[in-house]
Amino acid sequence: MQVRIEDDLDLKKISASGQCFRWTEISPGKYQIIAQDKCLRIKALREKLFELDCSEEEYNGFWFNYLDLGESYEWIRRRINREKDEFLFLAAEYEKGIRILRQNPWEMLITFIISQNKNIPAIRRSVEKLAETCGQEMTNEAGERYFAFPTPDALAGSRDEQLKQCGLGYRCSYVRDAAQAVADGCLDLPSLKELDEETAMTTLTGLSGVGKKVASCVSLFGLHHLNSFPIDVWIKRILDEQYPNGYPFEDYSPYNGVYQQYMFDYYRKISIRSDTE
DNA sequence: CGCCAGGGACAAC
DNA sequence: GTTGTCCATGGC
Repeated sequence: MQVRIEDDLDLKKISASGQCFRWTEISPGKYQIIAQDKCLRIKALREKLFELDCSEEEYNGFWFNYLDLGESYEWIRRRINREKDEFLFLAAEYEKGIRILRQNPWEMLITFIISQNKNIPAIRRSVEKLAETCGQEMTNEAGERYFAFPTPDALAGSRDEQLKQCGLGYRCSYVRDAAQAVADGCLDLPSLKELDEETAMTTLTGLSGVGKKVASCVSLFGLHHLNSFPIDVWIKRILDEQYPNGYPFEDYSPYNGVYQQYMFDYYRKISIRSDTE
């Protein structure tokens, strides 16, 4: 099916953004997205016109929400005042097209536990291997197989060597314990969406292997708490270098997480560029 | 406090 | 080719 999407949507930028690890560019401009047990192929035909290999029902029932198309990111960008904050303004201009996907909280919890102390290519490898090892085998619209993200039961019941072989290293027990908690019903992740962000953070950081950074990522990308602001080494550098007098969190509430994403991706790009020059 | 755990990417030598 | 550094968290 073809869809007109008026708001910001840049597949390449989202794919590289560090919020999703199962997007693959399968041919120029065409992306395969695996989310939970679903698989979509999507391509921009021209400005604002996209081709998707799913039915209208599946688009309306899943992918519209996944891509957060009910939110206007253009409007969120327009709230930035160039005179007051040149750096954020430039970051948002440069990274226009990024959205905060509405991803599954369970999938985000496990993915970001794995992400600690890894770079993006390494996270992709681990997550893909975990899906191959413990996920349900599926077939996409093109007749090719792919693997669904593993269920809590599947991970809770997996053997140690299976997890080890996915390159999880010392994170194995974190993944196993989190899976057990969700499988047992001790941890109800979807219910955290309804709670305030602070309570959600406290619950998440109560898990072994989940510190402040991982919890904020789960909150932002899995619970869609758009004000959640993950601070990693890159963001720390931005805050130190660009905002020596403090970052105006109050001014940017409740969209701190969206602006964090613009700054994160923008700063990483300009740093990598100046490194290689 | 400082170090270590396990390991891939990437830069520097 | 080989070595060094990065990275987020918890345990010691």
